Amino acid sequence: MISADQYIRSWLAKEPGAKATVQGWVKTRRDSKDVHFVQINDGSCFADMQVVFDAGVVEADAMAQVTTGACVRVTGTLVASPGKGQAVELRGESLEVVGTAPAETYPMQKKKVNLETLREFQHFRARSNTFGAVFRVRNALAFAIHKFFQEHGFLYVHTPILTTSDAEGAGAMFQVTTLDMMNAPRRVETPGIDFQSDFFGKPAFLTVSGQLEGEIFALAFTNVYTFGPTFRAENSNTPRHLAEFWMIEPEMAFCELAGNMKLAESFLKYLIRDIRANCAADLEFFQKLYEPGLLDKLDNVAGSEFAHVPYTEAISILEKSGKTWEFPVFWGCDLQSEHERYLTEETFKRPVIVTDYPKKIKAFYMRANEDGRTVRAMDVLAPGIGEIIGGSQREERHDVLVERIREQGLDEKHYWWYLDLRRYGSAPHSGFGLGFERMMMYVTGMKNIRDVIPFPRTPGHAEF
RNA sequence: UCCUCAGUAGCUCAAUGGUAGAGCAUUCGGCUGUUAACCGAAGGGUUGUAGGUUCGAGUCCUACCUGAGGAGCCA
Repeated sequence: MISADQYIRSWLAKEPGAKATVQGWVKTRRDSKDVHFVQINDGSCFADMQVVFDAGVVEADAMAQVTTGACVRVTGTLVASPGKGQAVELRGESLEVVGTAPAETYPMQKKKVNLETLREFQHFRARSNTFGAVFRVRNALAFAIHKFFQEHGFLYVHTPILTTSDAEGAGAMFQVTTLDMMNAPRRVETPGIDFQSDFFGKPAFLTVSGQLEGEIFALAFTNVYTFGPTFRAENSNTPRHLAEFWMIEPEMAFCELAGNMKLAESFLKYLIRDIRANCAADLEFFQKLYEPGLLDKLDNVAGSEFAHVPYTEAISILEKSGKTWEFPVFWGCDLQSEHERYLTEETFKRPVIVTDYPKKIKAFYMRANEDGRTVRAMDVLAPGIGEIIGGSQREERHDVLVERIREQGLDEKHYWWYLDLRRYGSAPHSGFGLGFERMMMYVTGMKNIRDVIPFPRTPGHAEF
């Protein structure tokens, strides 16, 4: 194992004169009569190490194996670079080809390759400029999320991935079973499979949200958050949906909607400021190749107050806009993509928090307002991506919650422990969910969610 | 799931219904420090699959496969 001070990132920050050994993968090689230039990347930073070999230092057979994708180890001396593009370079004294990458069959070329094509080579795409930058930012963003919550006194709780609660109501679920599907036991009285002999004695699924379990912990530890994988079996084929994705869900006791909104805003700003400070080279690359104006967009979000608008007011803004909508606007309608985009991109030109939605279009657990027709929900809409955060104040009153469960045609028996939380030591509490990959798309400018997760799972795709 | 568009060399892309091409990569040769180097030459194709129209189909038609975009669902 190499130590942190042996990364290319570290060598590039050193003064000329040091002896250095660099290990990594070859991006490209350029030859002239008397000298070879080999660019090596080890993933530690966007920049490559340029290694210069005088002709004859390395045997021709070995140099011939230094092709795009090959793994090499080089020892030499750091020198000031006479060329443009790098302050220091490595004057190569010896080279070892650790692993060859025969160029006749290696699928990557040193020039541009489509993101769609790279998706077919997920085992190699991490070596490209784009995905190197993506996954360094992903790492920094995940770390920043933990830093934010830990600095604010939140407890990190691991909510379960396997669940036997089929009543979470957030979309289609993947079922998990150990039964032999070709020979599953049947029920006696009614048609269907007898899950009593399944692993958990009942049907089990992959979680679609950690929120309900998060509430259990919030009503014991006050401020908590989850950050883990989430699964949706929806047949969604869009650049914004995955079957397996990561979600962040804070939950706070003694917190009403206003506090929830305040946290969401300071959270997003913290994340942006953090990666602006820690991923400068990668973000500049994204601005150059994927989203002109990316850095200004991020600075604008980090520096401006989010707009707040109640749903009812948002509807009247949309009605007065003079635009013709594909989906009609009326009080009670769900906001469509076109409506969300108009609000955040044209009306406010910055992130907008829409609050107090009609109770009919929101989940049963959201706290009812005094007007009898809206609930304390909030959606954070961001320019260019739409809804990035969805959250609410939770209904903490037992009787009201029971009524809401019945109203929506749900069976209160399934929610016995959730109702118990309101029966014993209930407290006002709030929380929200942030799709980690949605946030990644927003800060990198990548336009397809499949390109901001290491191994995307979508309908029909679970390779690697 | 619905709608639209696309599929040509390992990769990136050309080609009025009339002989399938270029750049990169590969092989060979050249070049005094390059920056996805440059210069010269060579090899590389069942044009996604199966049918159909036509004297003739990469090009037009049908079905299917694959991918992407838009919509819905949502994070």
